[in-house]
Amino acid sequence: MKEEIKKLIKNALKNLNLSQIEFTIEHPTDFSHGDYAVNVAIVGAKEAGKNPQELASDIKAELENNLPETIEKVEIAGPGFLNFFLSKKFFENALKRVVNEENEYGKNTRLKDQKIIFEYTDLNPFKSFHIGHLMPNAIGEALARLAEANGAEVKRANYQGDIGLHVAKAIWGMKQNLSALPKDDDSLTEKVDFLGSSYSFGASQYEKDEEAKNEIVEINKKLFAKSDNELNELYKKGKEWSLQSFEILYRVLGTTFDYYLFESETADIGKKIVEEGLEKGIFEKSEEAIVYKGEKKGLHTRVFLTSEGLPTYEAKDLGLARMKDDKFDYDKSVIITANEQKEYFKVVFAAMEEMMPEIREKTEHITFGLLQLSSGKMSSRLGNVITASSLIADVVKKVKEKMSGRDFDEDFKDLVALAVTVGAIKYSILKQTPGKNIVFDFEKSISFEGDSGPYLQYTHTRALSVLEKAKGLSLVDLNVKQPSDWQVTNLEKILYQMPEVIKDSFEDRGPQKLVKYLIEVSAEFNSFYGNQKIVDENDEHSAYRVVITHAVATIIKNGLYILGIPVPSKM
RNA sequence: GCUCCCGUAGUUCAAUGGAUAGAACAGGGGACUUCUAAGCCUCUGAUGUAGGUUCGAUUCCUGCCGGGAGCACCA
Repeated sequence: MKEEIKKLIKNALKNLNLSQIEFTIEHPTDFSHGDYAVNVAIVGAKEAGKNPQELASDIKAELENNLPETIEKVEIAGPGFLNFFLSKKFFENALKRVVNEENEYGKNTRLKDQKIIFEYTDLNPFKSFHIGHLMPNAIGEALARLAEANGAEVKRANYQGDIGLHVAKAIWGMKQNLSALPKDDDSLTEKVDFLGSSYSFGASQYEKDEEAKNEIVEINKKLFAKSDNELNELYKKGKEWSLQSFEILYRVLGTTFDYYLFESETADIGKKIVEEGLEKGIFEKSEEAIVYKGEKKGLHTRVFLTSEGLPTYEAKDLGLARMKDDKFDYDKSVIITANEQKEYFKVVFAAMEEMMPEIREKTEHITFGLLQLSSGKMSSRLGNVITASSLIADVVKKVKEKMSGRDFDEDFKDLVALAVTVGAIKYSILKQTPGKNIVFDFEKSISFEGDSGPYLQYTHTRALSVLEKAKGLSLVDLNVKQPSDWQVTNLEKILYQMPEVIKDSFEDRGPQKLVKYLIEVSAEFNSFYGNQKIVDENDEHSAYRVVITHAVATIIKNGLYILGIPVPSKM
């Protein structure tokens, strides 16, 4: 529709010999200003040598020569906006479209030849999966699904730091407490807790105790060389436990990765790239380390190979880029990390630009904000973390209390409680612009009311329940015609916008746009629901209201899916 | 010190340079007891500060104030 209006205006401008004017089309915030507002007369006033009102009425006259049946009228308002009001016919067709497309509604094929790889979550084995990691997972998954909804072929990659000093710290910690090493048949929770405390002990001793530090550095070298069997054994166990526990959470959160990439694999490739670059003069030797001088591009210097000859994270990231390109010949690679790595990536990209410009060109870095506890900074190094699984358990408990009145059997209740929990947590992350910090407070951040995930889920189940009732009374006819005396509702005035939202939400890398849209649809529906009885045998408008309800359910369901939020059938 | 990000109701968040700055929570008031009250209706309440650009600035530019992050062998 937007395109159609654009065309109409361009035609009108052409007839007025003003075709060079640029303009924007948007939805006014207030329905009284119509369904689409165009600023062409304001922007073009100067060029046309007329005041905005005059120009607006000229354009309006031009438009009215040839108005399609989807547009009811055009009005001039405010400082010279042209407001387009869509016709009842348009809304009837739009509703039909939702109902016909069902699960496909909202999607498009704009990116159908695009292959995009998303890298997110990036957990480090041996460290815990804490609530901070929920951010990249929620955002990355939503962006990946948005890309799919725009027609792209998507792969999901998880890049994990399975080698390096942090691992050595954890292994050192494990060694100090071998008697407590969990056995194979111990629970995964015990194993993971053991790793967590080993890591934080190792990390703290590394800073406090010179001797421990030396031992850890030594372990790090041996791990790289795989030269010590005892260490290799501990490493193998620890890594396996970590990955197992992560996998359980991915499943709960709804992410399935296509690639698991490890630093232990990218290290050699990265090192080779840096060595090549050194010969070409792109990297330089400085104090025995190999560095990239970012200063030549207004950035700072970073070390790519240590004086010991070991590749740093920087070098590994170069190796990773090449590796991803080899695995999946992508058109775009999107990396999602914390915003504290913004400057870091600028330097890595600058080096990449010189070493492999074709890859740099198709790589994009998106950041998410820090999740800070109201009680202070959280770090697995200090051990004061809230793990993702403990948060989930706490929220599940709260949800179940809320569900105590429901007459569901226990298994189903568990299922629903988990879905609502994941919905509440993910929503609290997705509702805001990625990149900004979140101050996390359990009571305030996890909400079940109002602007929340459960509100959307609840609205959906409520719509289903209305449809259920309608079905019982045989009042469901999805092909029913719009009643002749039908007054178009506010709800219908937003239902048709979903495809535009899906497009914008991905283009702007902003899942919060889709979130906001779904909230608007839900709020309008709840209002609609409260205003009148939807299903009413004695009301000839009832059948049409049922179709609208069906469309609402479809939109929320599809929208939640794209956000990566589960959709319970009852709650 | 240098670089980057952020300052919006009491609180947590929205707002491609557009019309009267939206929600939610908290607080005040209310309705129905009918399809799920995790709901609905209603009221109160905000752009850190000083300039600039613009027909129009929360949005762009500059200074100041306040908060956060990054800046050499960690990831």
